[in-house]
Amino acid sequence: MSCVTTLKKKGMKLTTQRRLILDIIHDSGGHLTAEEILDYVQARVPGVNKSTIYRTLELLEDLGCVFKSKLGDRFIYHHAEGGHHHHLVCQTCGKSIDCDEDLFLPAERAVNEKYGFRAEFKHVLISGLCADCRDKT
Amino acid sequence: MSCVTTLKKKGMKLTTQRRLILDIIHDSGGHLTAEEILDYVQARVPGVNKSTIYRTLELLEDLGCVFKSKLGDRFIYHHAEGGHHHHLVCQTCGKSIDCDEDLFLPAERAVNEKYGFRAEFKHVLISGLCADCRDKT
DNA sequence: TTTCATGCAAATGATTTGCATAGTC
DNA sequence: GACTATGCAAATCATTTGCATGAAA
Repeated sequence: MSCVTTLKKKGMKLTTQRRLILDIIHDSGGHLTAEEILDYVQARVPGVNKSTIYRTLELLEDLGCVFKSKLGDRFIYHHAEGGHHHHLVCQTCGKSIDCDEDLFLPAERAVNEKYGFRAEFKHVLISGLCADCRDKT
Repeated sequence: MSCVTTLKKKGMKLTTQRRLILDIIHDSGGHLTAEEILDYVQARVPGVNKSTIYRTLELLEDLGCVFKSKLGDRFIYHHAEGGHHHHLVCQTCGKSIDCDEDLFLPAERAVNEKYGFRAEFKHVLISGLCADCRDKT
């Protein structure tokens, strides 16, 4: 079910701003900060306010349309299509590579067996060096 | 080499505040936020200022005496003795369990082979449910 | 026209910084 | 006594909130 449909089902309104934000998050394959989203939105519709961005992102997260994770000291957002996965984020060039959700299965099993700890690995951002930047050093 | 020795070697001064902060981080096996450290310090020496806590923590991090990681939307600190390891942090009770640094070896190998990505897993905080809290549900 | 969403401006809360004073070496 | 560290108060900076106005259904 599309985000738009979900919105309407809940009696929420499909405004220009919301449509824009949805578009931008879908179009950018990667992940964006709230401020980057604000910039993109304002490039198309000047006058849109920060609060709207934050409120809309929170809304979309609640609806399950968008995922929010932490990168450094701020939050980043990306669309929720294609199920769960993780991100490899290059420290040098900032590029982001998607990788599949099974990545942490061994780690999950290990902590469950050793400590009975039920770890949650959802949309983890993994910091490091991508192949290109690694070779350039 | 102890943190105190390192401090002195660099011509830095060993003040009451710095000694206190070091003690507290060493004594608490787990991890503390800057504010928690502030509370502990003020319990013993009233009048110590936030800025001092933050400045000292930054200093200790630079010296390699203390590690800083992110938990939720704030930073947490813990001592750097005993080498690298990760933390299992319970979402419910807040308890923290140390686990060894090899935990992510399979994940590291996987992303290296698939994408040539050199992942850095250092002092990762893993969120989830500890055995006690899991059973209480 | 009813209700929800937006813009604005001000609040928040963790962390940082400038500067005069106090403490360590 | 020289030089560093501290306390204080004010500044940052991302994010949040209250409220009157504007837009969608």
